[in-house]
Amino acid sequence: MSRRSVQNGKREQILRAATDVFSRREFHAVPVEDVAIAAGVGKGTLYLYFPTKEQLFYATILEALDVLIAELRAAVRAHDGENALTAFVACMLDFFRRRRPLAMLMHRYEHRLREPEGGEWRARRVQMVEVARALVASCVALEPEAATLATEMLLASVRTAVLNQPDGEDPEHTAATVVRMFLHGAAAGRRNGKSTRRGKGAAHARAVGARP
Amino acid sequence: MSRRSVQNGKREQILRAATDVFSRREFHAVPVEDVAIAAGVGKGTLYLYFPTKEQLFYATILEALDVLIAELRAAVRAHDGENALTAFVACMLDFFRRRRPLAMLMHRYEHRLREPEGGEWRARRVQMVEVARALVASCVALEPEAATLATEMLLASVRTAVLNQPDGEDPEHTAATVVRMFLHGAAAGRRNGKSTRRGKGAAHARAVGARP
DNA sequence: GGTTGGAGACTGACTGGTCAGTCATAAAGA
DNA sequence: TCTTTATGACTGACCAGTCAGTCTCCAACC
Repeated sequence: MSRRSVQNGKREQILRAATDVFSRREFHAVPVEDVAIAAGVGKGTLYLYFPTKEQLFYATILEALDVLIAELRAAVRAHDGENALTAFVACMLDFFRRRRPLAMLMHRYEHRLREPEGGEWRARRVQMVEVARALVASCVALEPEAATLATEMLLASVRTAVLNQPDGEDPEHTAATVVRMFLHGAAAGRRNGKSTRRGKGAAHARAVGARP
Repeated sequence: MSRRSVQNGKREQILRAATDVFSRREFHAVPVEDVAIAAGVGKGTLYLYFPTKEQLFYATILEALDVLIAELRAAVRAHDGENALTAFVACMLDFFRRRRPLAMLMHRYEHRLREPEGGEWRARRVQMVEVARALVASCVALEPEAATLATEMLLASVRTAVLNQPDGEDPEHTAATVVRMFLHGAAAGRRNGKSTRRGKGAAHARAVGARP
């Protein structure tokens, strides 16, 4: 099964197609054949690479998350303090901006994080949260539990930003806004002190806040 | 169809069962008959009250949201400024604490807010956001776009809190923490200035932050 | 009081259709 | 030739929605 097919990249081809199709329609509403067609292979071929529809589905998420976590760790390594936190958020925004279907996929199936089948996914989320928690702790002096709480709040904001960022937005810039707001409160979301620079302010609102 | 059945409250009985069943399993993985069994009626009966499975599903969400919006407006009316904002958040927390399955349901199908079929749901969310936005604007002087962004950030935090609040937690207390953190930043999440009161701090972390 | 007839609420077996996963066969490569 | 990879027709299971028939209630009549 492995040698030739791996060379052909058929597995990746199938994963990409699956991400795309599952991100648009509910798992149970997607016939396996539709994924096969999107991947440009026969239905039977799909079962050569993944034992079940379910495992194909989770492979799309888990393999992508492994890449994300590696990128996050690399991004964070080069900074410290508030800069590292901003780099973390910017990395997330950038990663998902380059992978819209993946972002939609993870949004659509987010509830599986709370279900038994989502164990592997949950484990990866824990790794990611741990990276974030360490950064938060290095920025704000908080007791452990309070730091966990604060981290979840930050990640909730990042999630909102990821789901709403338009193509043209600069991740660094949005990240800076999110982090500033997180650390210093809503009022501090303004550019500096009193008034927001016109263009940028509007761009932020589009980037992070408004539903499309 | 109406007289006897309305008296028997069979419609509400079906809605409650549907909320319960759909909150636990994926829409397409739930046979209509399972909802009927949970409601203690025959499958055919279900189709006397709701024309399709899909419409039954949306009825559970829409009718509940109408109640929530009414409660929110009432809760807010009695306060102003930061107190009103806290009352809003506390009302949300309380509403969903009394309706766990509904909270899980809305979490599971949240992605439908972005899809065409979710139009009615989206419209109700807009109403709710508008209430929140007005409160945020009354607490922090922000330009309209920035206020929208800030409101979405607050609602993201509330969402996290709703999904993680344990049974015993006091909504007012959690709400105060969320609002304080939102307005004044992560560092202000601490009880007052420097150190958190032990017990309460831990309770908050459990309430709002940690995944179960 | 007791009986009867009919309206409408209720039911679940049935139908037409769909789908996950299999496997016999074909094609490609060594 | 022989092995590996690919395919899609096929099978058994499942399900949304229907509809012919049952049951319950009540009003009208004896």
